[in-house]
This record gives sequence, structure tokens and C-alpha cells, in this order.
Amino acid sequence: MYVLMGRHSACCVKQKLRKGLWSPEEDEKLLKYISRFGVGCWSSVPKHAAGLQRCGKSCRLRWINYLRPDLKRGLFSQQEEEVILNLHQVIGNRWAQIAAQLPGRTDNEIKNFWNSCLKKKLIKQGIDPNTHKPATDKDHVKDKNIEYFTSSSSSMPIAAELDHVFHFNNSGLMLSSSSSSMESGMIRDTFVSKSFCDPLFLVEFQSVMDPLGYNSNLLAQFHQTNYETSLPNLASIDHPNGYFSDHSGSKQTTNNSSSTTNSSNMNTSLSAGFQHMTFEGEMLHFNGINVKSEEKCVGNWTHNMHDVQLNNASDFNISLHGDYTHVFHKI
DNA sequence: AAAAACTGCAACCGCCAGATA
DNA sequence: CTATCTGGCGGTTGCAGTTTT
Repeated sequence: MYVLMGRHSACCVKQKLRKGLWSPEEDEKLLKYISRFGVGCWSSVPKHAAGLQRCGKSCRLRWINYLRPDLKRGLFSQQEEEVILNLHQVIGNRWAQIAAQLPGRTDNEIKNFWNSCLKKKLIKQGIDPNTHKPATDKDHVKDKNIEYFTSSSSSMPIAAELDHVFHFNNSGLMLSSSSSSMESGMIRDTFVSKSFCDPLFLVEFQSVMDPLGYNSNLLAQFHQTNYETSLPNLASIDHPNGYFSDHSGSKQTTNNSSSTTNSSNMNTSLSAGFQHMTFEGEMLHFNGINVKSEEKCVGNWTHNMHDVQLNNASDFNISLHGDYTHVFHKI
């Protein structure tokens, strides 16, 4: 007989298992089972957990969303909220991946928080929660340097790319940059790959965000360039988790000397997308050149665009919190 | 005070991909 | 190679508690 696998309702009906809210007794039975057999084969739970009339799928969910000892619970902090907002802007409703960046939070919890709170908050602020752009501003986003892409296979929001997109590999180091000719699907695939889930890449946007989630400094900077007609999508500026863009490939002629296209001259462009991140490693790849930090980079970086300065043709500094400077050398 | 509307959240649904037989 | 099994994920539902009318 054909059984629709993976269908919770079908298996529950077939096995005459309980549904609905879990009782404390059931929780206890599940905990007992897990402490004895560990987390693993959920389908065997109903067999081995004495008296627990729940299907494996239900048990798994209960454990992940409620019983797991490392769950944080409680209200989301401002920092967590910002992480969610920024990640959602870039990767959309990929709750599991967002949850991977927030220790102690579950995808379900984040999803609920988004649907019940954050979404409404954005709408209230006149921001389309799908695109993270002003709700009335749907048609303006297009110029030669900014391309927005949409997904044909999911409800992911629009994200933006500029001329270069940088990636990290699984060990947390940046691997390569990609030009704007890159297929948008490739960008997304890269971005949502395993490296993205690396906890080392926890990104926090806490220092210079305005309440809308946009960095007003960056916004201003952005408008100083030739992008006057386009409101920057945060995704194009503050790419979290080892992903950021610059606009070095554009033919800009602003009075800002830092906005030229020379690969060694990357301060403004770099900082525009490189604002606050956590990563580990020494080797990075910026703007088509390899750079090596003077020391191993571990921990959070918080800086704003003004803290990045070019020393000479091959070195640049990033000041951390204004009192510590991280030096990079071209190699 | 009672009913209606709203809200938050736990849990279910159904699809999918990878593993295994 | 195909069918089956399993776990994972995002979308959705339904319930209980709270707020509003």
C-alpha cells in the first residue's frame, strides 16, 4: 500500500498516534527517551519511548522547538532583531539559516517573531517586508550598477548586487569575487551555501543602523555617488556573513577620491559593504586582490566607513571601535 | 461583564532532498 | 534504477490568552 511518507497527518492517523499540544507527561517521556537513546532516529521514538503515542516527526519538532536544553527563550534582543532583519533582507524566508546565526533560537521561533512582529513593524514604517524597500518605491530600482534579482522558485525577496560579490568558503575565508555578470542564481546558491551557516559568520548590525535598518551614513555616502536615482537596498551595502559588495567596477567620477576603480583603492567601496562582522582567519580577498591581515582576525568587527583608510597602494587599515586598528597588507 | 477581535505561539501540513533497500 | 524511508524546511492553522469594543 502506498503511504505518503513525510506526511505527518497520514502517519499519525495510521499509527493512531496523538496530535495536538504536548502534555508534561509526554515531554517527560520524550526527555527520558532522548537521555537514554540520544537524538537521532526519530522514527523509532514511538517504539522505544514507553507510552509515548507520538510520531517521530512530532517528537523531533517538540525536541527542537521546546525541549532542547540550549534554547534561549524570552524576548528577542535588539541585536537579534537586527540580525534577523538584515539576514532576511538578503536571504528571505530561510528561517533555518537565519536561526543558525542565532544560537538558542529556533527557526520556528524566528518565523513566528517575523510574522507577528517584525513584518508589521516594517509595514508600519512604510517598508515592504518582502523587499525591505519603501513600499511605494517599487519601480525605481534599476541602473547600470545595481541589478536586482528575483527568485523564480521561491518567495525570496529581492536582493541586490553591485559589481562585485565576495564569498567565503567553509573555513570562513573569503574565496573569490564575482562580477555583476554572474547569474543571480549562482549568487544566491553561493550565498546560501554551507558557509553561510558557519557560526563564525555571525553578523551583527548594531552600531550605526537607524531604526529602519538602513545605515544613514552609508545612505548619504551612497547618494554622493552616481546612484542618486536608486535607494540602496541594505543588502547591497551591508552584506552579512562574509558577503559584501562594492561598486569599484563602476565608472564613478565623484569628488570622493576613494571611489575610483583602482583595485588597491578600496576604502570607501570596501567599507560600504563591510561594516560589522565576525569571522576568523588571516587571508582575505578584497576586490580582486589577496590581502593578509597583520594578525589573525577573530571576533567581531565593528567599524564605520570612515574608519577604513588606505595607507598606500597595498595596505589599508580598519579601525575597530575607534581605538584599535587592524592592518591589512596586499600580498 | 460579555462578546468580538486580536495576538503570539505551538504544532501540524505538505513538499522536498538525500539515504537506503 | 526505482521505490521507500527519513529528516528538514517553510507555510499555515488553530488554540489560548489578551485586549478592545
